[in-house]
Amino acid sequence: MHILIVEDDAETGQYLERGLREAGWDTQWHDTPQAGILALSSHSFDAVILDRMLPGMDGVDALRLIRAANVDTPVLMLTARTSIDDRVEGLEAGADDYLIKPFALSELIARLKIITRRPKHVVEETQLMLGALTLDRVQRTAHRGDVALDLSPLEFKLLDYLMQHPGEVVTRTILLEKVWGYRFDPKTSLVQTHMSRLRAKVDKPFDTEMIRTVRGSGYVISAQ
Amino acid sequence: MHILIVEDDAETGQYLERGLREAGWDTQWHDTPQAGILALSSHSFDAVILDRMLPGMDGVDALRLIRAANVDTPVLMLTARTSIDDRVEGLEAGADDYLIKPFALSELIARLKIITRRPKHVVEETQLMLGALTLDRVQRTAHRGDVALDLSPLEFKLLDYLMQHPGEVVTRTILLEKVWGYRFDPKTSLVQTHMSRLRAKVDKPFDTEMIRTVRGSGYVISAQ
DNA sequence: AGAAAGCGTAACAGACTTGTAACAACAACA
DNA sequence: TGTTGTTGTTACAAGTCTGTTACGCTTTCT
Repeated sequence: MHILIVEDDAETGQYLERGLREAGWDTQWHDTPQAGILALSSHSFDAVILDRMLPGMDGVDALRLIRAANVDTPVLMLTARTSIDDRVEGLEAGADDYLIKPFALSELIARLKIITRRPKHVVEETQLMLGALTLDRVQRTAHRGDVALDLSPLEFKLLDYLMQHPGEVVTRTILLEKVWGYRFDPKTSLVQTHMSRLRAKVDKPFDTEMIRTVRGSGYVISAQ
Repeated sequence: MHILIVEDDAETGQYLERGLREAGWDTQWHDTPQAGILALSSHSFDAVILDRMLPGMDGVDALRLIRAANVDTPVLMLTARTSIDDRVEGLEAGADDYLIKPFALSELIARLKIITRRPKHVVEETQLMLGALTLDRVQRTAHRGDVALDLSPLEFKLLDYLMQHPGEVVTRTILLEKVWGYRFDPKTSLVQTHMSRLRAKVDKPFDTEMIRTVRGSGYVISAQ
């Protein structure tokens, strides 16, 4: 899950980044609405945290711009104001929720979880299984049989995405979009490199390979 | 499936080419409407991705030209504009769908699948079977009995096309058009060569031949 | 029978793909 | 502050794919 933070106050921005990262989200923080909108056009986000008061442009105007561009990423507004008029203005401009400063991080996380909940109410599995391979999203651990796999955060996300699509070709471009949040070709062997590292832990120490390369496309994970 | 991309921005064009190729489509990218229209007359496409803003000619005008020439290939428009007027103009000129930039590749692929779906409620099979021969389009694997066939991407496409037309003579010209996207005679033994390679994997290791040559026409695949 | 056309396949070369090691930048942490 | 782990980039080797050419076999036709 990728969260875009648009907040001009450095202290709040860093606090949000750290808090959300620890909760397992990826964040990108920008301190101007212009930079935020630019980020939205080149990366894929699951939600936006938008400050109401921003330098140069009101947060509500920024939101209107975003919605006018047909971007329907959920937006949570942060506001210091309390009047009903202000809330209404934000919600009418297309915000999904708002939070009044100062706020508790736990409440922010709870509200983020609500607005990022997929409309198709896909039940978020906490544990994925594929043959002898298991992945626990709560504990952030992965096992193959009894062996614990010591994965880096990125490797974990990569394996997580693959395991959500067992027996299906997952292309490199889709991985870039879903795992890295990229909407461009990095023109490097980024995916290959990390797939190589993941395989070194998931496949190499065992006799059967679960990750197969599909030349010209990407990779498939499957049992057996 | 062959997709024509008409997009003047090189980065977007290459990104589209890569993403669609990995997803199993063949692409041809042109950066001017003139080149795109020319390509339409010499090659066979299942869909066109057309940028709204093109050098020298508006994408909508290019689309009108295409439709005026009685080409009814599905067209998906890419537009940076958002007003309802622009959408209506594109759709009225004959676009089948539109997508507002910036877009996620996964959404583009989903929309392409919709507009290329054949009008006659033909359900896209994910698995083809013919006697002991099976072909899985999702996993991109082919088997004859229990034996996995290790096919190159081109061989896979060739077998896929043959298996869509069991017991039917498939001519070389049709293969050139459907598998290679050619509308001209390469004057080489291109088809023969690849058919030979395919047979070496599909027929040679087994006692019965499934691919038969029809002299003067092409090939037939059938059980027994 | 002989000629011509159709076909199969081996060999080749060039282009492209892929996996991996090595390195640099950076953040986390004690 | 140094250490450790993570991540992205570069470089390179190995392997794969694909179109062309060449050549021999088979079929067809006169």
